[in-house]
Amino acid sequence: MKLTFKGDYAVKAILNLSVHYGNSPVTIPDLAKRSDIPIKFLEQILLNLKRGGFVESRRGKVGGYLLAKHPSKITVGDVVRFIEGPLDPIECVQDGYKGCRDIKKCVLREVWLKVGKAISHVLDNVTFEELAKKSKKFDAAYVYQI
Amino acid sequence: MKLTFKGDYAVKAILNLSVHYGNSPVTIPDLAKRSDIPIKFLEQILLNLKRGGFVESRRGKVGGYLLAKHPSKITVGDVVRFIEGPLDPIECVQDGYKGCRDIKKCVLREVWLKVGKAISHVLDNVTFEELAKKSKKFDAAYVYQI
DNA sequence: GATAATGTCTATCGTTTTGGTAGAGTATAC
DNA sequence: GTATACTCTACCAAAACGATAGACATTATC
Repeated sequence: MKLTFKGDYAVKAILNLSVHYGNSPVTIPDLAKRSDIPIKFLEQILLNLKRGGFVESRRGKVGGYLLAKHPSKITVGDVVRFIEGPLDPIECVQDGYKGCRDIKKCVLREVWLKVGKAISHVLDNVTFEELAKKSKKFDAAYVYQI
Repeated sequence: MKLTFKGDYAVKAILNLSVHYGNSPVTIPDLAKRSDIPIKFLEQILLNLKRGGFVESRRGKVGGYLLAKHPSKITVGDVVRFIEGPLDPIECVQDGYKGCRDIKKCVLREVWLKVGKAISHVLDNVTFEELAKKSKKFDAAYVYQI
């Protein structure tokens, strides 16, 4: 029932880009440093997120990454699903699954289905706009605290 | 966000033993056949479940496995947690976690915390008593259907 | 048009986890 | 005493995980 580092990093990267939405592109090293992610690993993840339509990139000097959509249009569920696959805890809940005998008699399937829905319900209702706002508030609070 | 086969098999085994609660012990081959699990793999899982206090065993002829407690006293959450570890999607939500910078400022931690709670809420509220009852009903329905 | 700073792409790699299998040993009912 | 169970330890192949390496392409700026 675990998220991989890849998924974790992807979400962190999108959050960072959300915080910088509207500004100039953010470079990979910057992004990596801010979220404590190995540069070359993040590079791959960003490339992947680009293919998924989550981010855009600018090459050359003054290049870097940008969010491809407004942060309010991206949920954590979108990103996690794209990187990790379906949010269900087991394959048998998917439509047309054939790998299990007596699927109609399986009372456990209902349980796993519920779990999948519970996870989706949480992750599909958190947008990066909210998260970015909260994150900015946190940072502001820290400044005054010092 | 996936359950392993081990966890899947463990839950299936406990369900089967729940259905047979009150009767004579069920042998490993029987259990394996009914849930379509490799015998030697199930063997290990049962041994593990025994150490966890979920099942008891009888050796020798007329031996086999029995549930150690009443099915109403075991939830799916208990079994999954024992086999797979914490239900949280990421380690950072656990108390005293030290592997992350700025944990207090992390807005994502709250999200993962919610996910963990959502999963727990589902799995901790399903007992094997309910599941066994439903399962028996299913089987009865099938008999009449033919 | 050279150069420095950026992203792009493919390959590789060591470690851990997963999903088993093998086989020798021990207890018990009959 | 033997057949039928569970017990225990070791081993193993394949896949996933978490990166790392390095050659290449693009672009802004001087």
